[in-house]
Amino acid sequence: MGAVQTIARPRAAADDSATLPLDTILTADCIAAMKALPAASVDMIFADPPYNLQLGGELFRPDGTHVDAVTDDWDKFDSLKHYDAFTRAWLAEAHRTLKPNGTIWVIGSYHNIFRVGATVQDLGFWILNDIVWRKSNPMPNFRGTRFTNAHETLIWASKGEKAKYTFNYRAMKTLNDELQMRSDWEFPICGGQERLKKDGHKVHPTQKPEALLYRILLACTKPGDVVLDPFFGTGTTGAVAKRLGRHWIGIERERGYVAAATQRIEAALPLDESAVATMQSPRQQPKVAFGTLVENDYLTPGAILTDAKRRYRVTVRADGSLVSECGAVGSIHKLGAALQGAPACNGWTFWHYEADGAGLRPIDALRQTWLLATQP
Amino acid sequence: MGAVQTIARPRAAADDSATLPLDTILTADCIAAMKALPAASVDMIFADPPYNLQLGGELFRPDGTHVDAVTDDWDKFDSLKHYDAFTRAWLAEAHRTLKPNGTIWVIGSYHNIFRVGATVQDLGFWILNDIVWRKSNPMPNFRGTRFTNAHETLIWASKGEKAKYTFNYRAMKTLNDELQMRSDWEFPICGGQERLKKDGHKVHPTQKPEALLYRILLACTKPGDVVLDPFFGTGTTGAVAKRLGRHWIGIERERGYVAAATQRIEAALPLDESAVATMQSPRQQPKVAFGTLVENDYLTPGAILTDAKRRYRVTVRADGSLVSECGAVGSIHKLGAALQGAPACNGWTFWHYEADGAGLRPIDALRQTWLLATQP
DNA sequence: CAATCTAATGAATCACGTT
DNA sequence: TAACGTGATTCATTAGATT
Repeated sequence: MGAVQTIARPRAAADDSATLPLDTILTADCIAAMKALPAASVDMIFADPPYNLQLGGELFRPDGTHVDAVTDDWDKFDSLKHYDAFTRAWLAEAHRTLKPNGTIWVIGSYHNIFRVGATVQDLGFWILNDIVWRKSNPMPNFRGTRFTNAHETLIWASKGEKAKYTFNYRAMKTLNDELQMRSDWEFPICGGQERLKKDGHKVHPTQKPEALLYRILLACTKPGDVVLDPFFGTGTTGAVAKRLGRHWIGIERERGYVAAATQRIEAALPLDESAVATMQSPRQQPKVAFGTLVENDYLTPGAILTDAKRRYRVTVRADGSLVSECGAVGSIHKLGAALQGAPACNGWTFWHYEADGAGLRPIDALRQTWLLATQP
Repeated sequence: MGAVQTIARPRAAADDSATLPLDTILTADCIAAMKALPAASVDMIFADPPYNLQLGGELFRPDGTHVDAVTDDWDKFDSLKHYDAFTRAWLAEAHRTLKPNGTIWVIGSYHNIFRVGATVQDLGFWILNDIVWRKSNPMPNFRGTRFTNAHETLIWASKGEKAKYTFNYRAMKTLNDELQMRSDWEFPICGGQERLKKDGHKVHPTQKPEALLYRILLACTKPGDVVLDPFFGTGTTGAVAKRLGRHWIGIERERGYVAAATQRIEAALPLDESAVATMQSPRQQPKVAFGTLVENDYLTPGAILTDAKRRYRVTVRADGSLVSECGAVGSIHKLGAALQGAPACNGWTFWHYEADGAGLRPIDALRQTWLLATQP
């Protein structure tokens, strides 16, 4: 195994160029279309297959509005067994069409990614990383029944253990303020102007953000490489590939998606440098929840907090809530406000703890200590 | 399916208490020891199984025993096959020993988590979330060949699709500064004083941070619940369970780890009961009928209620039903839903009354006053 | 015109007890 | 067991309307 960056590999070989349908969309079933492609002919594959969500009944937000779920036929499978067979079939073709030193990316959620990942390994692919796409603005869990499903998972794999795959290490490090790019990436979900719409409705229920593809193509392909996307949808992969000077091949069955993708890619301009800056710099804001300090034993449940003048006295509980002597409970902010009869309160500066021999210190001091210990 | 917090479930039943080795470490092979436990006897399982293969060519037989130095005889498909058999064997026992409404947590990396996740599904577990542990201080990729592997993945699953699992939604929300807890969690890796060492060397190569177990146990168990850890290692699960007032059972084969865990857990201090308490969901409060408030003159029949924006106006009747100006009649919930044309409505927060000099207040405030006055 | 309010929406396996 | 009544439940962002 190893990352090769220095060796200039040949572009698509002459015989391939003749047969490869470069920079076009094949309107066809993905497995059939892949079978028609020559073996060992593409440099990278990006695949966003159906997730097999298995959703139940209708879902409403607390304000009574209806949640527009993914109910399309292409996401329905009779059973896990059928889904596995489908997964194995298209991944086998992916393995065949990939060049020896090519890599594959597959995105999914907990509904399908474990089955996809196991099949990837079964077929002899060598997993290089799993990448977590952290959504900065995920849909909440409206019923309060689980943790907010705030991420999706990507698998990056080479064709085999010894393959000399492309990884543009320096580009990734530069992009990440001279720190190694990590396996957790934060992007917003696709919305606003970028989201394709027709008659006011989204064209595709699961359009991926261009920023995600941008980072993937920049990291794992070279200019002129051929990128295959067997689940092309509205063509995010094609649009980004064109912008970055990579060739692309899309496979998509639904004509509506093909039409939208065609128009979109025609409008895409190669190397839009201005967009690069906004899409590349991973932003992260250190935000600390009071509960984090409790979890990490900066404050032990049962600890006593008071305000600076010791008028109010409360006890810290296991979940980071506070309980007053009169039995009122709430977060550091809410209980501080309630006890004072104020509309709001900054709990970080209001509440204090007794530091050993140093008198009262605001709990904000603990937050600063935490940030110093955990931020690079 | 759904999160149940209101039903006080029995602790380990009498017959289980007799046979369950509560708060002890079983020095044994995990599959054999689990087979000896009664069916449907534990509330939660936390498992940190071996990560398999690839790293150093480790191999496991289906019974979990280690295969030494045979790398030439085993290709990676054999290795995967045997790891799958081992995974299936211990997960099947986990399924058997779990109570009908219990849940399981499994942690892993990209080397094994896809195989584990697929087997979890194959055995009938119902995945509730996958959780990403983002390491604030991961080990860098020294050779610059991949993305920094900066996270591990946890799977949280119930015993089946319809199970009524425990999820302490309010406690998690409080812990996260009044925002829903997401599926991506950030913790430092285990180090410093927390990391167990002997003769200057770490006792266990993959000791998990207590903060991770703290959040898991707080989220998905109740005080007094029984937590089983079949890969106990140096006993992080036991130490945190003891602190939080949960029972624990550990299974560990290596005597060195057992000794370290025993000493560690003995030193752990349980929090007192009030500190273990967490924020409770309204689901756990006793139900109050709106009519009760009318009967007790918190609201007089004939009183006027409106929504917050005063778009709808209704009159309270003697039996606690409401009547609108257009003559529609119904409960606080039904009429609120009907007037808005919504599928459902929480009348307690939708309807407001005019409080003396204090403007509109939701009728839920009256319910809270009633609860305070009548609950011990 | 700037500031502010309102409405819409996103790959979601999203309730429970009683009759 | 299916139907029904009660009532618990949301965050970040964008776009458009209003002040």
